Amino acid sequence: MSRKTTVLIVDDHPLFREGLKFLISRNTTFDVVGEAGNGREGLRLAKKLEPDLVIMDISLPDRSGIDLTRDIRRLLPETRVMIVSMHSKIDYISEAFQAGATGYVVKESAAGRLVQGLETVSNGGYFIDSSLSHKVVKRLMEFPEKEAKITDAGYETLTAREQQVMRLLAEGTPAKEIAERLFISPKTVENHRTNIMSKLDLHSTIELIRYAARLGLIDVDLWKG
Amino acid sequence: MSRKTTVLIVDDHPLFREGLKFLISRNTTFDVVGEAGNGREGLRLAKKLEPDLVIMDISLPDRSGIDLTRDIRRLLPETRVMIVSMHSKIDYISEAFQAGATGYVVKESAAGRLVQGLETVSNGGYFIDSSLSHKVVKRLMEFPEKEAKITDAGYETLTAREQQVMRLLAEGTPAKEIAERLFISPKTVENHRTNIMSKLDLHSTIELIRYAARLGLIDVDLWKG
DNA sequence: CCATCAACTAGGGGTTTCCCCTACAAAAAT
DNA sequence: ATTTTTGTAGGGGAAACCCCTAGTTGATGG
Repeated sequence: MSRKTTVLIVDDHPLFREGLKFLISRNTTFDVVGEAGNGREGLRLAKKLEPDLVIMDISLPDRSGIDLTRDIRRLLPETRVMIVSMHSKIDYISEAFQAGATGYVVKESAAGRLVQGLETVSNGGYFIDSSLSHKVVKRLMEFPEKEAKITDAGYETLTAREQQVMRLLAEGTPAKEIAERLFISPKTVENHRTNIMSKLDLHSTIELIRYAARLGLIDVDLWKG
Repeated sequence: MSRKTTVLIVDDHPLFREGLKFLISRNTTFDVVGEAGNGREGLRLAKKLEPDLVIMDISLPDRSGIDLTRDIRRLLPETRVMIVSMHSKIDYISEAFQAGATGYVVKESAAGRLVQGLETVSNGGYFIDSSLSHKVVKRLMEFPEKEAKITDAGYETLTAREQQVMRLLAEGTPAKEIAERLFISPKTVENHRTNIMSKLDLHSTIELIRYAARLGLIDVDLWKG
Protein backbone atom coordinates (compact mmCIF):
# COMPACT_ATOMS: atom_id res chain seq x y z
CA MET A 1 0.00 0.00 0.00
CA SER A 2 1.62 3.19 -1.15
CA ARG A 3 -0.47 5.57 0.89
CA LYS A 4 -2.15 5.60 4.23
CA THR A 5 -5.86 4.96 4.42
CA THR A 6 -7.58 8.24 5.16
CA VAL A 7 -10.33 8.08 7.74
CA LEU A 8 -13.22 10.36 8.62
CA ILE A 9 -14.98 9.85 11.92
CA VAL A 10 -18.62 10.84 12.29
CA ASP A 11 -19.93 10.51 15.84
CA ASP A 12 -21.59 12.95 18.16
CA HIS A 13 -19.58 11.94 21.23
CA PRO A 14 -16.23 13.75 21.33
CA LEU A 15 -14.89 11.32 23.88
CA PHE A 16 -15.72 8.39 21.68
CA ARG A 17 -14.04 10.08 18.74
CA GLU A 18 -10.92 10.60 20.84
CA GLY A 19 -10.86 6.98 21.87
CA LEU A 20 -11.31 5.95 18.30
CA LYS A 21 -8.50 8.20 17.15
CA PHE A 22 -6.15 6.81 19.76
CA LEU A 23 -7.10 3.29 18.82
CA ILE A 24 -6.54 3.90 15.16
CA SER A 25 -3.31 5.77 15.70
CA ARG A 26 -1.71 2.59 16.96
CA ASN A 27 -2.16 1.17 13.50
CA THR A 28 0.16 2.93 11.10
CA THR A 29 -1.91 2.17 8.02
CA PHE A 30 -4.69 4.54 9.02
CA ASP A 31 -4.70 8.30 9.17
CA VAL A 32 -7.61 10.16 10.69
CA VAL A 33 -8.01 13.23 8.50
CA GLY A 34 -11.22 14.60 9.89
CA GLU A 35 -14.03 14.23 12.37
CA ALA A 36 -17.59 15.42 12.61
CA GLY A 37 -20.15 15.55 15.38
CA ASN A 38 -23.27 15.62 13.26
CA GLY A 39 -24.59 14.56 9.90
CA ARG A 40 -24.40 17.90 8.17
CA GLU A 41 -20.77 18.41 9.10
CA GLY A 42 -20.06 14.80 8.24
CA LEU A 43 -21.36 15.18 4.73
CA ARG A 44 -19.49 18.44 4.24
CA LEU A 45 -16.18 16.93 5.36
CA ALA A 46 -16.74 13.80 3.33
CA LYS A 47 -17.19 15.86 0.19
CA LYS A 48 -14.16 17.98 1.00
CA LEU A 49 -11.77 15.29 2.19
CA GLU A 50 -12.93 12.34 0.09
CA PRO A 51 -11.66 9.88 2.69
CA ASP A 52 -11.04 6.20 1.95
CA LEU A 53 -13.03 5.23 4.97
CA VAL A 54 -15.78 6.73 7.08
CA ILE A 55 -16.45 5.50 10.58
CA MET A 56 -20.09 6.27 11.14
CA ASP A 57 -22.35 6.30 14.17
CA ILE A 58 -26.01 5.57 13.49
CA SER A 59 -27.57 7.98 15.96
CA LEU A 60 -26.47 11.46 15.06
CA PRO A 61 -28.16 14.56 16.45
CA ASP A 62 -29.50 15.88 13.17
CA ARG A 63 -30.07 12.79 11.01
CA SER A 64 -29.57 9.07 10.76
CA GLY A 65 -26.10 7.77 10.07
CA ILE A 66 -27.67 5.25 7.73
CA ASP A 67 -29.14 8.01 5.61
CA LEU A 68 -25.84 9.81 5.65
CA THR A 69 -24.15 6.60 4.55
CA ARG A 70 -26.48 6.46 1.58
CA ASP A 71 -25.60 10.01 0.57
CA ILE A 72 -21.89 9.53 0.98
CA ARG A 73 -21.86 6.32 -1.00
CA ARG A 74 -23.76 8.02 -3.77
CA LEU A 75 -21.35 10.93 -3.87
CA LEU A 76 -18.18 8.94 -3.28
CA PRO A 77 -18.55 5.38 -4.44
CA GLU A 78 -14.93 4.62 -3.59
CA THR A 79 -15.36 5.59 0.03
CA ARG A 80 -16.12 2.72 2.36
CA VAL A 81 -18.34 3.17 5.35
CA MET A 82 -17.97 1.30 8.60
CA ILE A 83 -20.94 1.59 10.90
CA VAL A 84 -20.13 1.74 14.59
CA SER A 85 -23.33 1.61 16.52
CA MET A 86 -24.91 0.83 19.83
CA HIS A 87 -27.75 -0.86 18.05
CA SER A 88 -27.47 -4.52 17.28
CA LYS A 89 -30.90 -5.07 15.77
CA ILE A 90 -30.74 -7.08 12.62
CA ASP A 91 -32.98 -4.64 10.82
CA TYR A 92 -30.49 -1.86 11.42
CA ILE A 93 -27.77 -4.06 10.03
CA SER A 94 -29.82 -4.86 6.97
CA GLU A 95 -30.61 -1.23 6.42
CA ALA A 96 -27.00 -0.22 6.89
CA PHE A 97 -25.77 -2.60 4.23
CA GLN A 98 -28.66 -1.63 2.06
CA ALA A 99 -27.53 1.97 2.35
CA GLY A 100 -24.09 1.02 1.16
CA ALA A 101 -22.13 0.39 4.34
CA THR A 102 -19.62 -2.43 4.10
CA GLY A 103 -18.91 -2.91 7.75
CA TYR A 104 -20.87 -2.99 10.99
CA VAL A 105 -19.56 -3.29 14.52
CA VAL A 106 -21.17 -2.57 17.85
CA LYS A 107 -19.60 -0.08 20.24
CA GLU A 108 -19.34 -2.68 22.94
CA SER A 109 -17.05 -4.86 20.90
CA ALA A 110 -13.36 -5.23 21.59
CA ALA A 111 -11.01 -2.63 20.23
CA GLY A 112 -8.98 -5.16 18.34
CA ARG A 113 -12.03 -6.32 16.50
CA LEU A 114 -12.84 -2.85 15.30
CA VAL A 115 -9.34 -2.38 13.93
CA GLN A 116 -9.57 -5.74 12.24
CA GLY A 117 -12.86 -4.73 10.74
CA LEU A 118 -11.45 -1.45 9.54
CA GLU A 119 -8.68 -3.32 7.77
CA THR A 120 -11.14 -5.66 6.15
CA VAL A 121 -13.39 -2.86 5.03
CA SER A 122 -10.60 -0.65 3.76
CA ASN A 123 -9.42 -3.59 1.67
CA GLY A 124 -12.80 -3.70 0.00
CA GLY A 125 -14.25 -6.47 2.14
CA TYR A 126 -17.40 -6.63 4.18
CA PHE A 127 -17.14 -6.92 7.91
CA ILE A 128 -19.80 -7.97 10.35
CA ASP A 129 -19.05 -7.88 14.03
CA SER A 130 -18.86 -11.36 15.46
CA SER A 131 -21.25 -10.47 18.23
CA LEU A 132 -23.74 -9.62 15.51
CA SER A 133 -23.00 -12.38 13.11
CA HIS A 134 -25.13 -14.89 14.93
CA LYS A 135 -28.08 -12.67 14.15
CA VAL A 136 -27.00 -12.35 10.56
CA VAL A 137 -26.46 -16.04 10.23
CA LYS A 138 -29.77 -16.65 11.90
CA ARG A 139 -31.47 -14.49 9.37
CA LEU A 140 -29.62 -16.20 6.57
CA MET A 141 -30.82 -19.50 7.94
CA GLU A 142 -34.34 -18.29 8.39
CA PHE A 143 -34.38 -17.19 4.80
CA PRO A 144 -37.01 -19.24 3.11
CA GLU A 145 -35.69 -22.05 0.99
CA LYS A 146 -35.66 -20.80 -2.54
CA GLU A 147 -36.43 -22.80 -5.61
CA ALA A 148 -38.50 -25.43 -3.87
CA LYS A 149 -38.09 -27.90 -6.63
CA ILE A 150 -40.97 -28.24 -9.01
CA THR A 151 -41.37 -31.96 -8.67
CA ASP A 152 -44.84 -32.74 -7.57
CA ALA A 153 -46.18 -36.08 -8.60
CA GLY A 154 -49.18 -34.54 -10.28
CA TYR A 155 -47.43 -31.67 -11.96
CA GLU A 156 -45.09 -34.06 -13.69
CA THR A 157 -47.99 -35.70 -15.45
CA LEU A 158 -48.88 -32.44 -17.18
CA THR A 159 -47.70 -32.04 -20.73
CA ALA A 160 -45.33 -29.23 -21.62
CA ARG A 161 -48.16 -27.22 -23.11
CA GLU A 162 -50.32 -27.80 -20.08
CA GLN A 163 -47.56 -26.65 -17.76
CA GLN A 164 -47.15 -23.57 -19.87
CA VAL A 165 -50.84 -22.79 -19.60
CA MET A 166 -50.81 -23.62 -15.93
CA ARG A 167 -48.16 -21.04 -15.17
CA LEU A 168 -50.15 -18.35 -16.92
CA LEU A 169 -53.35 -19.38 -15.22
CA ALA A 170 -51.67 -19.33 -11.84
CA GLU A 171 -50.55 -15.78 -12.44
CA GLY A 172 -54.15 -14.84 -12.93
CA THR A 173 -53.97 -14.35 -16.65
CA PRO A 174 -57.45 -14.47 -18.16
CA ALA A 175 -58.03 -17.32 -20.58
CA LYS A 176 -58.64 -14.91 -23.39
CA GLU A 177 -55.25 -13.31 -22.94
CA ILE A 178 -53.52 -16.65 -22.67
CA ALA A 179 -55.11 -17.60 -25.95
CA GLU A 180 -53.76 -14.46 -27.58
CA ARG A 181 -50.31 -15.00 -26.23
CA LEU A 182 -50.13 -18.61 -27.35
CA PHE A 183 -51.94 -18.02 -30.63
CA ILE A 184 -54.65 -20.57 -29.88
CA SER A 185 -58.38 -20.39 -29.32
CA PRO A 186 -59.70 -19.34 -25.91
CA LYS A 187 -61.64 -22.53 -26.01
CA THR A 188 -58.46 -24.53 -26.30
CA VAL A 189 -57.12 -22.74 -23.27
CA GLU A 190 -60.21 -23.74 -21.38
CA ASN A 191 -59.73 -27.28 -22.46
CA HIS A 192 -56.20 -27.22 -21.18
CA ARG A 193 -57.40 -25.78 -17.91
CA THR A 194 -60.02 -28.48 -17.63
CA ASN A 195 -57.43 -31.16 -18.25
CA ILE A 196 -54.99 -29.58 -15.83
CA MET A 197 -57.60 -29.34 -13.09
CA SER A 198 -58.71 -32.86 -13.73
CA LYS A 199 -55.18 -34.23 -13.58
CA LEU A 200 -54.33 -32.31 -10.42
CA ASP A 201 -57.72 -32.80 -8.79
CA LEU A 202 -58.36 -29.08 -8.49
CA HIS A 203 -61.80 -27.53 -8.58
CA SER A 204 -61.43 -23.77 -8.54
CA THR A 205 -59.12 -20.95 -9.41
CA ILE A 206 -57.96 -20.48 -5.90
CA GLU A 207 -57.08 -24.12 -5.53
CA LEU A 208 -55.02 -23.81 -8.65
CA ILE A 209 -53.22 -20.80 -7.22
CA ARG A 210 -52.63 -22.64 -3.97
CA TYR A 211 -51.17 -25.55 -5.87
CA ALA A 212 -48.97 -23.28 -7.94
CA ALA A 213 -47.80 -21.43 -4.84
CA ARG A 214 -46.93 -24.65 -3.08
CA LEU A 215 -44.81 -25.66 -6.03
CA GLY A 216 -43.11 -22.30 -6.14
CA LEU A 217 -44.53 -21.92 -9.61
CA ILE A 218 -45.55 -18.42 -8.65
CA ASP A 219 -43.60 -16.29 -6.24
CA VAL A 220 -46.03 -15.62 -3.47
CA ASP A 221 -43.48 -13.62 -1.56
CA LEU A 222 -43.57 -11.01 -4.26
CA TRP A 223 -47.07 -10.20 -3.13
CA LYS A 224 -45.80 -9.16 0.24
CA GLY A 225 -43.59 -6.48 -1.26
CA MET B 1 -1.54 -14.58 22.32
CA SER B 2 0.38 -17.17 24.25
CA ARG B 3 0.19 -20.01 21.77
CA LYS B 4 0.00 -20.45 18.07
CA THR B 5 -3.32 -21.17 16.47
CA THR B 6 -3.36 -24.80 15.42
CA VAL B 7 -4.84 -25.47 12.01
CA LEU B 8 -6.19 -28.58 10.34
CA ILE B 9 -6.64 -28.53 6.56
CA VAL B 10 -9.32 -30.71 4.96
CA ASP B 11 -9.23 -30.67 1.17
CA ASP B 12 -8.93 -33.41 -1.40
CA HIS B 13 -6.43 -31.59 -3.58
CA PRO B 14 -2.85 -32.12 -2.26
CA LEU B 15 -1.58 -29.25 -4.33
CA PHE B 16 -4.11 -26.90 -2.85
CA ARG B 17 -3.17 -28.07 0.63
CA GLU B 18 0.47 -27.33 -0.11
CA GLY B 19 -0.35 -23.88 -1.36
CA LEU B 20 -2.44 -23.24 1.68
CA LYS B 21 0.33 -24.42 4.00
CA PHE B 22 2.82 -22.16 2.34
CA LEU B 23 0.46 -19.25 2.55
CA ILE B 24 -0.21 -19.83 6.20
CA SER B 25 3.40 -20.43 7.05
CA ARG B 26 4.18 -16.84 6.21
CA ASN B 27 1.99 -15.83 9.12
CA THR B 28 3.65 -16.76 12.35
CA THR B 29 0.49 -16.95 14.36
CA PHE B 30 -0.72 -20.11 12.62
CA ASP B 31 0.62 -23.62 12.79
CA VAL B 32 -0.68 -26.30 10.46
CA VAL B 33 -0.77 -29.42 12.61
CA GLY B 34 -2.51 -31.79 10.22
CA GLU B 35 -4.15 -32.28 6.88
CA ALA B 36 -6.71 -34.65 5.44
CA GLY B 37 -7.81 -35.48 1.91
CA ASN B 38 -11.29 -36.76 2.73
CA GLY B 39 -14.06 -36.40 5.27
CA ARG B 40 -13.41 -39.56 7.23
CA GLU B 41 -9.76 -38.72 7.77
CA GLY B 42 -10.70 -35.14 8.50
CA LEU B 43 -13.01 -36.14 11.32
CA ARG B 44 -10.46 -38.56 12.75
CA LEU B 45 -7.73 -35.94 12.81
CA ALA B 46 -10.04 -33.30 14.21
CA LYS B 47 -10.89 -35.55 17.15
CA LYS B 48 -7.25 -36.43 17.69
CA LEU B 49 -5.68 -33.00 17.26
CA GLU B 50 -8.48 -30.76 18.49
CA PRO B 51 -7.27 -27.87 16.34
CA ASP B 52 -8.25 -24.28 16.95
CA LEU B 53 -9.18 -23.90 13.34
CA VAL B 54 -10.23 -26.16 10.49
CA ILE B 55 -9.93 -25.05 6.89
CA MET B 56 -12.58 -27.01 5.09
CA ASP B 57 -13.36 -27.67 1.46
CA ILE B 58 -17.02 -28.30 0.65
CA SER B 59 -16.60 -30.95 -2.01
CA LEU B 60 -14.81 -33.88 -0.46
CA PRO B 61 -14.67 -37.29 -2.11
CA ASP B 62 -16.62 -39.17 0.53
CA ARG B 63 -18.95 -36.59 2.06
CA SER B 64 -19.91 -32.97 2.15
CA GLY B 65 -17.63 -30.58 3.96
CA ILE B 66 -20.71 -28.90 5.34
CA ASP B 67 -21.85 -32.11 7.00
CA LEU B 68 -18.37 -32.62 8.34
CA THR B 69 -18.43 -29.11 9.72
CA ARG B 70 -21.60 -29.94 11.59
CA ASP B 71 -20.01 -33.01 13.17
CA ILE B 72 -16.83 -31.25 14.11
CA ARG B 73 -18.65 -28.34 15.69
CA ARG B 74 -20.76 -30.73 17.69
CA LEU B 75 -17.72 -32.61 18.94
CA LEU B 76 -15.44 -29.62 19.37
CA PRO B 77 -17.43 -26.46 20.03
CA GLU B 78 -14.23 -24.47 20.51
CA THR B 79 -12.92 -25.32 17.08
CA ARG B 80 -13.69 -22.77 14.40
CA VAL B 81 -14.31 -23.82 10.84
CA MET B 82 -13.42 -21.77 7.81
CA ILE B 83 -15.01 -22.95 4.59
CA VAL B 84 -12.88 -22.57 1.51
CA SER B 85 -14.96 -23.47 -1.47
CA MET B 86 -15.32 -23.11 -5.19
CA HIS B 87 -19.02 -22.61 -4.76
CA SER B 88 -20.34 -19.14 -4.23
CA LYS B 89 -24.04 -19.88 -4.18
CA ILE B 90 -25.80 -18.15 -1.36
CA ASP B 91 -27.55 -21.34 -0.33
CA TYR B 92 -24.21 -23.03 0.28
CA ILE B 93 -23.16 -20.10 2.38
CA SER B 94 -26.38 -20.25 4.39
CA GLU B 95 -25.97 -23.98 4.91
CA ALA B 96 -22.34 -23.61 5.90
CA PHE B 97 -23.12 -21.10 8.62
CA GLN B 98 -26.09 -23.16 9.66
CA ALA B 99 -23.74 -26.09 10.09
CA GLY B 100 -21.57 -24.05 12.41
CA ALA B 101 -18.91 -22.62 10.14
CA THR B 102 -17.81 -19.10 11.05
CA GLY B 103 -15.99 -18.21 7.87
CA TYR B 104 -16.49 -18.62 4.16
CA VAL B 105 -14.14 -17.66 1.34
CA VAL B 106 -14.03 -18.73 -2.27
CA LYS B 107 -10.92 -20.37 -3.67
CA GLU B 108 -10.56 -17.70 -6.29
CA SER B 109 -10.14 -14.96 -3.73
CA ALA B 110 -6.84 -13.30 -3.02
CA ALA B 111 -4.43 -14.98 -0.68
CA GLY B 112 -4.27 -12.01 1.61
CA ARG B 113 -8.00 -12.08 2.07
CA LEU B 114 -7.93 -15.70 3.16
CA VAL B 115 -5.28 -14.98 5.77
CA GLN B 116 -7.27 -12.02 6.97
CA GLY B 117 -10.31 -14.22 7.21
CA LEU B 118 -8.40 -16.85 9.13
CA GLU B 119 -7.34 -14.22 11.64
CA THR B 120 -10.88 -12.99 12.02
CA VAL B 121 -12.27 -16.47 12.47
CA SER B 122 -9.55 -17.62 14.86
CA ASN B 123 -10.35 -14.58 16.99
CA GLY B 124 -13.93 -15.73 17.25
CA GLY B 125 -15.34 -13.56 14.51
CA TYR B 126 -17.32 -14.41 11.46
CA PHE B 127 -15.79 -13.82 8.08
CA ILE B 128 -17.52 -13.62 4.76
CA ASP B 129 -15.47 -13.23 1.62
CA SER B 130 -15.99 -9.80 0.11
CA SER B 131 -16.72 -11.33 -3.27
CA LEU B 132 -19.57 -13.15 -1.59
CA SER B 133 -20.80 -10.49 0.71
CA HIS B 134 -22.84 -8.74 -1.92
CA LYS B 135 -24.88 -11.91 -2.16
CA VAL B 136 -25.21 -12.06 1.59
CA VAL B 137 -26.17 -8.44 1.83
CA LYS B 138 -28.58 -8.92 -1.02
CA ARG B 139 -30.22 -11.73 0.83
CA LEU B 140 -30.32 -9.69 3.99
CA MET B 141 -32.04 -6.98 2.06
CA GLU B 142 -34.42 -9.35 0.38
CA PHE B 143 -35.47 -10.69 3.72
CA PRO B 144 -39.19 -10.17 3.88
CA GLU B 145 -40.38 -7.51 6.25
CA LYS B 146 -41.87 -9.35 9.16
CA GLU B 147 -45.47 -9.01 10.16
CA ALA B 148 -46.59 -6.38 7.73
CA LYS B 149 -49.14 -4.95 10.04
CA ILE B 150 -52.75 -5.50 9.18
CA THR B 151 -53.45 -1.83 8.88
CA ASP B 152 -53.78 -1.04 5.25
CA ALA B 153 -55.48 2.22 4.48
CA GLY B 154 -58.07 0.51 2.30
CA TYR B 155 -58.84 -2.41 4.54
CA GLU B 156 -59.72 -0.09 7.37
CA THR B 157 -62.48 1.44 5.32
CA LEU B 158 -64.29 -1.89 5.08
CA THR B 159 -67.19 -2.41 7.39
CA ALA B 160 -67.07 -5.20 9.96
CA ARG B 161 -69.37 -7.31 7.84
CA GLU B 162 -67.30 -6.69 4.78
CA GLN B 163 -64.11 -7.66 6.54
CA GLN B 164 -65.80 -10.83 7.70
CA VAL B 165 -66.81 -11.67 4.17
CA MET B 166 -63.40 -10.68 2.89
CA ARG B 167 -61.63 -13.17 5.09
CA LEU B 168 -63.84 -15.98 3.89
CA LEU B 169 -63.47 -14.95 0.29
CA ALA B 170 -59.71 -14.79 0.60
CA GLU B 171 -59.70 -18.33 1.89
CA GLY B 172 -61.41 -19.37 -1.26
CA THR B 173 -64.79 -20.05 0.27
CA PRO B 174 -67.47 -20.06 -2.42
CA ALA B 175 -70.08 -17.36 -2.08
CA LYS B 176 -72.78 -19.93 -1.63
CA GLU B 177 -71.05 -21.42 1.39
CA ILE B 178 -70.35 -18.03 2.88
CA ALA B 179 -74.06 -17.26 2.56
CA GLU B 180 -74.94 -20.42 4.44
CA ARG B 181 -72.50 -19.67 7.20
CA LEU B 182 -73.67 -16.11 7.64
CA PHE B 183 -77.37 -16.89 7.08
CA ILE B 184 -77.70 -14.42 4.25
CA SER B 185 -78.44 -14.70 0.57
CA PRO B 186 -75.61 -15.74 -1.79
CA LYS B 187 -76.50 -12.65 -3.68
CA THR B 188 -75.81 -10.50 -0.66
CA VAL B 189 -72.43 -12.11 -0.32
CA GLU B 190 -71.72 -11.24 -3.90
CA ASN B 191 -72.74 -7.67 -3.20
CA HIS B 192 -70.34 -7.52 -0.30
CA ARG B 193 -67.62 -8.82 -2.51
CA THR B 194 -68.40 -6.20 -5.10
CA ASN B 195 -68.26 -3.45 -2.53
CA ILE B 196 -65.04 -4.80 -1.09
CA MET B 197 -63.41 -4.93 -4.48
CA SER B 198 -64.61 -1.50 -5.28
CA LYS B 199 -63.28 -0.04 -2.06
CA LEU B 200 -59.93 -1.74 -2.42
CA ASP B 201 -59.71 -1.15 -6.14
CA LEU B 202 -59.46 -4.85 -6.93
CA HIS B 203 -60.73 -6.35 -10.13
CA SER B 204 -60.39 -10.10 -9.90
CA THR B 205 -60.25 -12.98 -7.49
CA ILE B 206 -56.53 -13.31 -7.72
CA GLU B 207 -56.03 -9.67 -6.91
CA LEU B 208 -58.19 -10.11 -3.86
CA ILE B 209 -56.08 -13.07 -2.76
CA ARG B 210 -52.92 -11.07 -3.39
CA TYR B 211 -54.26 -8.25 -1.30
CA ALA B 212 -55.26 -10.57 1.51
CA ALA B 213 -51.87 -12.26 1.38
CA ARG B 214 -50.08 -8.94 1.56
CA LEU B 215 -52.05 -8.02 4.63
CA GLY B 216 -51.33 -11.36 6.22
CA LEU B 217 -55.04 -11.92 6.25
CA ILE B 218 -54.40 -15.38 4.92
CA ASP B 219 -51.24 -17.27 5.67
CA VAL B 220 -49.77 -18.01 2.30
CA ASP B 221 -46.94 -19.90 3.87
CA LEU B 222 -49.39 -22.52 5.02
CA TRP B 223 -49.87 -23.44 1.40
CA LYS B 224 -46.25 -24.41 1.14
CA GLY B 225 -46.56 -27.01 3.86
C1' DC C 1 -46.95 -50.04 -43.70
C1' DC C 2 -50.63 -49.34 -41.00
C1' DA C 3 -52.70 -49.15 -36.37
C1' DT C 4 -52.63 -46.91 -32.27
C1' DC C 5 -52.00 -43.63 -28.90
C1' DA C 6 -50.82 -39.18 -26.88
C1' DA C 7 -50.87 -34.36 -27.46
C1' DC C 8 -52.74 -30.18 -29.27
C1' DT C 9 -56.20 -28.15 -31.37
C1' DA C 10 -61.36 -26.45 -31.62
C1' DG C 11 -65.98 -26.32 -30.54
C1' DG C 12 -71.12 -27.35 -28.36
C1' DG C 13 -73.73 -26.74 -24.50
C1' DG C 14 -74.71 -26.53 -19.84
C1' DT C 15 -74.00 -24.99 -14.79
C1' DT C 16 -71.79 -22.14 -11.58
C1' DT C 17 -69.25 -18.31 -10.19
C1' DC C 18 -67.87 -13.69 -10.89
C1' DC C 19 -68.76 -8.84 -11.41
C1' DC C 20 -71.43 -4.73 -12.08
C1' DC C 21 -75.80 -2.54 -11.76
C1' DT C 22 -80.08 -0.97 -9.23
C1' DA C 23 -82.93 -1.00 -5.06
C1' DC C 24 -84.83 -0.79 -0.37
C1' DA C 25 -85.14 -0.98 4.77
C1' DA C 26 -82.79 -0.12 9.04
C1' DA C 27 -79.37 2.11 11.59
C1' DA C 28 -76.21 5.85 12.27
C1' DA C 29 -74.55 10.25 11.67
C1' DT C 30 -75.26 15.09 10.70
C1' DA D 1 -85.16 15.49 10.29
C1' DT D 2 -82.56 14.43 6.64
C1' DT D 3 -78.61 12.41 4.69
C1' DT D 4 -75.20 8.62 4.85
C1' DT D 5 -73.86 4.19 5.87
C1' DT D 6 -74.79 -0.53 6.31
C1' DG D 7 -76.84 -4.79 5.34
C1' DT D 8 -79.95 -6.94 2.62
C1' DA D 9 -81.59 -8.74 -2.19
C1' DG D 10 -81.92 -9.59 -7.18
C1' DG D 11 -81.12 -8.96 -12.61
C1' DG D 12 -78.08 -9.59 -16.19
C1' DG D 13 -73.90 -10.23 -18.69
C1' DA D 14 -69.25 -12.10 -18.74
C1' DA D 15 -66.15 -15.36 -17.38
C1' DA D 16 -65.03 -19.63 -15.34
C1' DC D 17 -66.06 -24.44 -14.81
C1' DC D 18 -67.38 -29.00 -16.51
C1' DC D 19 -69.31 -32.43 -19.50
C1' DC D 20 -68.90 -33.94 -24.22
C1' DT D 21 -67.20 -34.79 -29.56
C1' DA D 22 -63.69 -34.44 -33.02
C1' DG D 23 -59.88 -33.33 -36.37
C1' DT D 24 -54.67 -33.07 -37.00
C1' DT D 25 -50.14 -34.25 -36.02
C1' DG D 26 -46.24 -37.06 -34.62
C1' DA D 27 -44.31 -40.88 -32.32
C1' DT D 28 -44.55 -45.84 -31.16
C1' DG D 29 -45.06 -50.45 -32.19
C1' DG D 30 -46.74 -54.64 -34.27
